[in-house]
Amino acid sequence: MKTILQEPFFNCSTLKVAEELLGKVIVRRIGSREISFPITEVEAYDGHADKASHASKGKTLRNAPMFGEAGFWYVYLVYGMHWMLNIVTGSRGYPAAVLIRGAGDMNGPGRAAKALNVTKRFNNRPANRATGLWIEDRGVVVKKSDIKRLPRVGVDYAGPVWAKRKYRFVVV
DNA sequence: TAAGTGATCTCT
DNA sequence: GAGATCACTTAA
Repeated sequence: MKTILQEPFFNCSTLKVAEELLGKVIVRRIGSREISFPITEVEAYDGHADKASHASKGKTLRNAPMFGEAGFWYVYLVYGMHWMLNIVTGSRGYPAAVLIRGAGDMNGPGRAAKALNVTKRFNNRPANRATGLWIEDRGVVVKKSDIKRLPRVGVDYAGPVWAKRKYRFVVV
C-alpha cells in the first residue's frame, strides 16, 4: 500500500507532522529511475514566535515559502555549501516547516539533500510526482517507544528557551 | 577543532 | 557596496 502524502497531511500541527513523518519514505525521481529513503530524523520550525525559525524575523525573499501552502518544499543553502530540505506545514500565512535531517543511512541534513540530488530547483515547488520529489506512506509505523525527542541542532542563537525545545524527532 | 564556502540580510 | 551571519561537513 503506497500513498503519496498530500496537502491535508501537512496542513496540520507542525510538531505532529514532524513526528508522523518518521518512517515515511522520501522518493526522488531522476529520469526514469527512482531512489527512496525512509525518513529517520526531522526538526520542526513552528511559527513566527519560534526564535530558531527563519520566519522569526519576518517574511523575506528567502523564507517566503514557509509562509506559503503546506506540502511545498523549502530549500535553501547554508554555510555556502549545504542544501537544507524542508517541507512546509500549517496553513497559508502561518510560517512553519519541517527540516529533513536524516533519511536512510544518511545522517545530517546536508548529506541527505546531497544523496537525493536536491538543490534550490525544488524550492517553492509542491511535493508530488510531477516535481520529481515527494513523500510516500508505505504503511510503516514507527512505535512511540522508538521515537526520541531531542533539542534542535545549531540553534543556540535562538536563546535558551527555544534552543532547548524538543522539536527534533529521531528514530532510534 | 577549525576552515571552507556563498546566499542573504542589515547596515551605510 | 561592505560586513556579519549562518538549521553543516570534513579532514586533522
